[in-house]
Amino acid sequence: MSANSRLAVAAHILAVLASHDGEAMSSARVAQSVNTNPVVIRRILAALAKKGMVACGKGKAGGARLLRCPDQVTLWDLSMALDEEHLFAVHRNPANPRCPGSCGMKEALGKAFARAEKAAQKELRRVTVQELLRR
Amino acid sequence: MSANSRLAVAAHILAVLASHDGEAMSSARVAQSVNTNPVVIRRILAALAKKGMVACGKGKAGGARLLRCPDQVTLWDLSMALDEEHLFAVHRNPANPRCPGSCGMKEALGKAFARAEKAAQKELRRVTVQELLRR
DNA sequence: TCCTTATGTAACCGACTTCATTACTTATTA
DNA sequence: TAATAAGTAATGAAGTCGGTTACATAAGGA
Repeated sequence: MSANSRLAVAAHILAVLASHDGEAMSSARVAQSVNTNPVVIRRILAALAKKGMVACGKGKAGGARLLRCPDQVTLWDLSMALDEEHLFAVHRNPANPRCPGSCGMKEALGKAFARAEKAAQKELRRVTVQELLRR
Repeated sequence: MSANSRLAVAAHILAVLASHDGEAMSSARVAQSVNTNPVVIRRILAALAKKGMVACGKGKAGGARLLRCPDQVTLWDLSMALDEEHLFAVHRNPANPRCPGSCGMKEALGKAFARAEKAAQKELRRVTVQELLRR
């Protein structure tokens, strides 16, 4: 399957909140901007709130508010907050005991994948919500 | 969803072929080593054959044979051969025309994702089948 | 207090992927 | 010609993804 777009939506949400500068916004309003359903927004906001990135208030004068400086939140932070999956996967079929190399192979593969993932994360860490807004 | 494991299986297949040094191996034998179904192996071999990495012969004395030096095939080569998906995805909801920033946002996000992906690819390019075997 | 607004969730849906498996055709060769 | 093996279509179970409805709960304002 193609990768999910939750990280992108999360970034979009924070950018919208940031561009409204402290003002609380309802999930409905954000949803309009992202062009999706309010529940989709709330689900992601819930994850971000758990990490203290946003505060969500109920009732009138409720809505979501950004708690961090937009130039201090990176795509990597968001990825972590969302518990994103690994980018690569080693097949989890049990190593064939009759194939002595296969066990070590899978370990080596796992390490290589971990390195690739780290390299990607490093790039994500260089991009802040603020920078996304500047375009 | 968790990422697919085809790249890992492809690497495993090539490692098995390489470790049998030019000898042709049936999909059934490879499948035993990888602990999966022969058809799964054949599907991946088909993609690799299309790129000239392996040759697959039918009938008796058929089977798959490695056509490249194992130290000249990288994980990135395999990823390309398998037409692997993008690691990150921007939400494809149409940008809301009433939200002037959202269009540029998505473009900036796409560029950031492309950079992260490239960084990961660069790491994959550093790992050859040969190296996986050495463990 | 009551009504409006807004979040927090659970539940469900349709579309899709992933991997495994069966079944069958085609090609090769001993 | 019989055995072997690839190529490939079709199917199925399990899981993900984004969207949607529905409803309980909380917070203000009139």
